[in-house]
Order: sequence, then C-alpha cells, then structure tokens
Amino acid sequence: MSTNDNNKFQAIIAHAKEYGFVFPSSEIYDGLSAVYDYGPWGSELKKNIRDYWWKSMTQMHENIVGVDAAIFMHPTTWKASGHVDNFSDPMIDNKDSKKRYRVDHLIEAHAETLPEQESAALLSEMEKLLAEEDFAAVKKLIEDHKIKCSISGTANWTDVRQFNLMFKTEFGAVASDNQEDNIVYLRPETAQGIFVNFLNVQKTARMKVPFGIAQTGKAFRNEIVARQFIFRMREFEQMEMQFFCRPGTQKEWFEYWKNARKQWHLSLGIPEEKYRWHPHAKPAFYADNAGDIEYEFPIGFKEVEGIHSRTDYDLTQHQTYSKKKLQYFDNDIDEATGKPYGNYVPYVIETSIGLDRMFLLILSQAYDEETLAKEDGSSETRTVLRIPPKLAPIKLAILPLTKKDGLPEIARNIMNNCRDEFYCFYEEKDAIGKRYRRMDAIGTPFCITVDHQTKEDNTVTIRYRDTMTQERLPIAAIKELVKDKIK
RNA sequence: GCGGAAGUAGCUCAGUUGGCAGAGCAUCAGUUUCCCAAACUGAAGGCCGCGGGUUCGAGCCCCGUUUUCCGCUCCA
Repeated sequence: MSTNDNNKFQAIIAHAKEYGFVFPSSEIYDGLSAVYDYGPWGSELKKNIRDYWWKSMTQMHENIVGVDAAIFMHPTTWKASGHVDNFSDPMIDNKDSKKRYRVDHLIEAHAETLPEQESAALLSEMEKLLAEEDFAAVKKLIEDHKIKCSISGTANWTDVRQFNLMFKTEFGAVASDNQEDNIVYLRPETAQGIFVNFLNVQKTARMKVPFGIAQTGKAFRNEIVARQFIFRMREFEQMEMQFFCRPGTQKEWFEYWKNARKQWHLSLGIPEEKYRWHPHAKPAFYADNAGDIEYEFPIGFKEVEGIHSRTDYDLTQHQTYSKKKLQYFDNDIDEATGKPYGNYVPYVIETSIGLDRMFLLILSQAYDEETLAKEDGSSETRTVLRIPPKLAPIKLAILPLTKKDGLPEIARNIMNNCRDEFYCFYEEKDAIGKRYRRMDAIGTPFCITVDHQTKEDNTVTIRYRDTMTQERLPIAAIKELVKDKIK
C-alpha cells in the first residue's frame, strides 16, 4: 500500500463524514468502536445499491424470490449451522513475543511432540476443560505442561480469553431460572433465515429446483479487531442469495453465478482490472468450492463478495436438528433412468455480498480530486464523486441562476414535475459555481439551471457532473432525459 | 488484545520558553451578483477528547483514560 493511496482512503473517510454519507456511531459519546451510521446521502446511496442488487436478483430472475427473515432466530439454528461450536475460539497471548494462539491449536501442537499415551491424555483433558469453559484450568494445563511459544521460547502467557463471534442477548421479559433458556443470538449471517424457510418458500411460491432465495439484512459479528472504516464492522448488512440446485449440477451453477455476479459488478461501469477472483485454496469444511470477488480498494485488493458451493450441508444439518424433512421432490425425468429424479436434499450455491463493502467500493471508485486549469494559468482542485447515475443519492439538482425575476418559481415547477420519478434537490443560495461544486461533492450527476432565457423560450441548461459541459434543452424534455440516463 | 502516532471552531490546521484562544474555508443576516468553490459589511461559533497532578499560572509538562489512525494479531 502506497502512502498516496492511504491518503486517498483518509480523504474518502473525511469526505464521507463532511458531506453526510457516513458518521461514526454515537459520536457525541466519543463513538462506538467499529460501528458507523449512514447520513442523508449515505442512506440514499446504500438504499440505491440494495435496490439495484434486489431488482437484479428477483425482478430480473423468474426463478429467484425474496424473503425478509427476522434477525432473532431459534437458538438451535446456530447449533445446527455450526456457529455455536466453531465461532468461538479461546485465545491466549505470549507476553514476550506478542504472538496470539488459539488455545486448542497451541495444545494440539504440543501434544504431537509427546508419546501417544501422554498426548491422548492431554488432549482429552483439554477438551474436557474447554467444554466446561474452565479457562483458568486451561491456562494451568498449559503452564503445567511447560508449553512454550515457538517464537519467544518462553511460557509467559496471558490469561485465556474467549472471543465469541456471536452477540448474545436475552429473550423475553422474565429471567428464567436457567439463563441458557433465555439466550438468543443476533444472527452472524442472513443465510440461515433462508435455509430454515426453504420449504415455506418452495411450496408457497411454487418454486421448482433450480431456484434461488434472496435476502438483504443486518448481521452481527463480534470481531476481535474491526477496523478500516466501514470495511469491517461489527454490525453490517449482507445481500445474499442461496441457489438450490440438483445434486451433481453444483459445479456448473457455481460457474454460472461466479460469472453472473462479475457481470453485475461490471454493469455499474467499474473497470474489469479493478477486480480479481480469489479462489479459496481450502474452502470451509462444508463447502466443495469457494472464492471471492475482490476489488482494489485504496487499501489494496479486498473481498467484496463471496461465492460458495455449500453442498447440502446446511439443509441436512437443519433436517437433523429439527427432525423435519427438508427435501424436494423432483418430478423431472432423469434421462439416464427414464424416471423422475425423486426426493433429495438440494445442493446450494451461495452468493454473499457485503452491502457496506459495496458502498465503500462505490465511494472508492467514485472519489476523484480533479485538477482544473484556470484561465489565468493557475489551477484548482475539484472534488467530485463520479457515482454511477443510477446509484447517485440525488439525481437532479434544479438551480435558478438568481433568486429573483421569477426564476425560482420556474425552477420550483420543474422540481414538482420531476420529484415523483427521481430524487431532486432545489437550491437558490450562493453563486451558481459554488452550487455546482457542492453537487459534485455529493455525486449529483445532473444540474438544471434556470436563467433569463428560460422565460423567453422555456429552455434550460443541463450541466453534466463528469465533464462539466452544458447543453440547452426544453423544460419538457428534462424528465425523460434524466429517466433515460439513470436507467 | 499488544506496540506506535494523533485528538484545538462544522472542516483543514496554526498556536513561540508554560503567560489574554487564532486563521482560512464553511454557517447565519444583509448588499451586490446572468454559468463553475465570486465580492463587500456584519454576526455567531471553544470545558483545547475526558479525568487527575505539577505550577502563581497548563492547549503546551507529568500520570491515567477514551476515541481514531498505522503496524501486529484474528477473521466462514
């Protein structure tokens, strides 16, 4: 990462706050670490990205429908998904080397150096203590076995700490005698809300495999370190689609979605060379193929979207834990046997994109400090957000050149005529140049200016954000022109 | 969580050896302005992150704390 690019990242963060896109959460109380709020133009931009994704998934695919599942889910959901067991790893730090270890990895590595019997005894003791969450005893176990850090060679350890990646909260007003009964989790991914509704959706919307279920919504992960602005937050929004297909066809569907998702990104006019496909060398245990779509942020190539072939893992797990059949009866004829494919648990291809990351992607791609040569030979800087018009928070600014001679009235009429189709913004304060630059800074792609000629022939000028060029056009043509450009 | 740096007006930043809290831009009111951050006049804006300490006196020195950034660490 070059210093320059880091400066650009800092500039984007400052710009996002200054112009009402993203604020630190609870800022008057000194903020809350790694939590952010979206401001007036940020919430519009975020909504537009979400809408664009939603429409491209549901409206544009006859075999994909949406759901909006609750954030709270039955606690067993997370036992079935594996999050309860795999999403909390006790850690320990060596005070000398500052190296952090997962406790189980540290002890297992030591066990491998021991004779078989001792090794087995150590591991069973470790598992017993971890299951009881007796971390003081786990630390004693490490000390008693004189387990050392491979870097510092010392056994100078911190206490064992647990990092639960899922947030817990209490459910219901009255505390139960058994507190465990009251615990619910804030979902760490939206996907499970889709899986548990698999049959509800399939039956009620009369979907036939292959089909997909889309969902957008908040998810929560108590990251050990959450940083880099809105790139890694503890509360974030996902846009996920789970695509259910016949077992054996998952490879071709994986390729299909990998390509389709790439095309979605390119449809926003973002250059292909800013993207990279990163295949996972070792996919998670439940997946048979996985990879990420990475984008070159100012802080380097980072994951924006993951595409995973999740096999039948999730549905099978929920089937086991719920004791409910989660199968699909496929009436299509298998050419190999001449009979219907029959009952099976579908395989799943997941596409999962971070809405906040996509937001940061759009900002990173759009942010530009353009140097303009002035007539007197000097130069000035124009800060402009080249947001794709279809995603821009404000589509059209309507500006009377002066605030008298009846120009504001004409501008107001144009505003009233257009605002039901797209987001318009009216402003009569300050010199026209300053108003143009303010619109540049929040990414408004088009500005209409009403001048004295308007009173004579009902024409106005339209000024384009990216080129700063202007054209004259009749008032009657404005609405269609903008609608066409934001399509 | 560890190490380093930083926190002064809405924003960007000055602030001398420890001696009255400052500028530009932005904001508000008014005048003037016919196309790219215009000019003039005036106004408002501050617990100098927070809490202690040293001192006659602290934005400045010391300790603690918090937030942010950078580097580790972690990451389905």
